[in-house]
Amino acid sequence: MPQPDDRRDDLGALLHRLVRRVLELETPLLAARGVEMWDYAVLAALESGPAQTQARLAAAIGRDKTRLIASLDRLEGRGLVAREPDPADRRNRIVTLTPDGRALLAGCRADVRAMEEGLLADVPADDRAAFLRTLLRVAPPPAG
Amino acid sequence: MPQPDDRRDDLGALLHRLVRRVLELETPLLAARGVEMWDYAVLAALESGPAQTQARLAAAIGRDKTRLIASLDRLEGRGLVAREPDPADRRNRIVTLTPDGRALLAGCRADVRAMEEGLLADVPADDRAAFLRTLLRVAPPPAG
DNA sequence: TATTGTTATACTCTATAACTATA
DNA sequence: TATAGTTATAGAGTATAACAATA
Repeated sequence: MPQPDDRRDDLGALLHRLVRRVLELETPLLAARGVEMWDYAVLAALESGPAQTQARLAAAIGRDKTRLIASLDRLEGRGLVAREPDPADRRNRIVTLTPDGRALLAGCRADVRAMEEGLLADVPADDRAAFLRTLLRVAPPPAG
Repeated sequence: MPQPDDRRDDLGALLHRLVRRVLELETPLLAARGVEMWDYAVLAALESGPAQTQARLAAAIGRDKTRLIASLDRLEGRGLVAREPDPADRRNRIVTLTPDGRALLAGCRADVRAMEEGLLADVPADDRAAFLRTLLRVAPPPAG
């Protein structure tokens, strides 16, 4: 029996619980591959192509540019990404995924998707589709 | 045209963006009534009845018992909740919502629900229902 | 002067472990 | 001794502002 709508938990409470659960499941998967959560976010953001500036990359994953630097240092140190000065404007650093980075990303993503599959296993297919569709509509990626 | 499923953002990224957006919209509404986010979570958790112990209340809202205390101090100082020793075991403090607390909660909740309504305005009714149903199924409230 | 990346500083949040009072 | 609540301490995360290089 469904809850009357005015008695349900707030969206904030529902989302908070779900985010915590996803993080609990996801963190150990990434740690097993030596990757922290934000490092993974960086790798994933670079999959579709290089970032023209670090500031743009930071915005794409919803972080501050200053806090991105530790992730980039780690990833560059492991040869997973490369930072090259933009010849056209040498203030900018173009960040690209290396082949090793792409391979690691593929492994991480496979693990994460399997985790998500398990999480949503009990949800009927059409509810799942509506769920993802709604998430994408209500929280679209930043323009660009 | 829908994204192919393997190209969509991870659930973590989608949820992170949405939580941030909800928080951005919700925080000023609560601040206008002099309430912080976690204070509101406490009030909401007490709506259905008193908490028999502070530890149980903390668990209900997904927080540590030590971090609950500042909220309770604030709320008790404003006469919105009451902490009374349990006569049966005086180590426990029973936390109850006062009439003032209940009134403030009603106002906050109305504001929050209106915000949610606006956020989901573009989402078709059946998708919205599936969305909330799925959230509740995948991140159910803690037992008790 | 303005901007990119970087570093440094302070501030908040969180986790852990003591401490007290009851049992 | 064990537990509920409280307090204190240290650590991580975050925001802000300064700094160096380049435009």
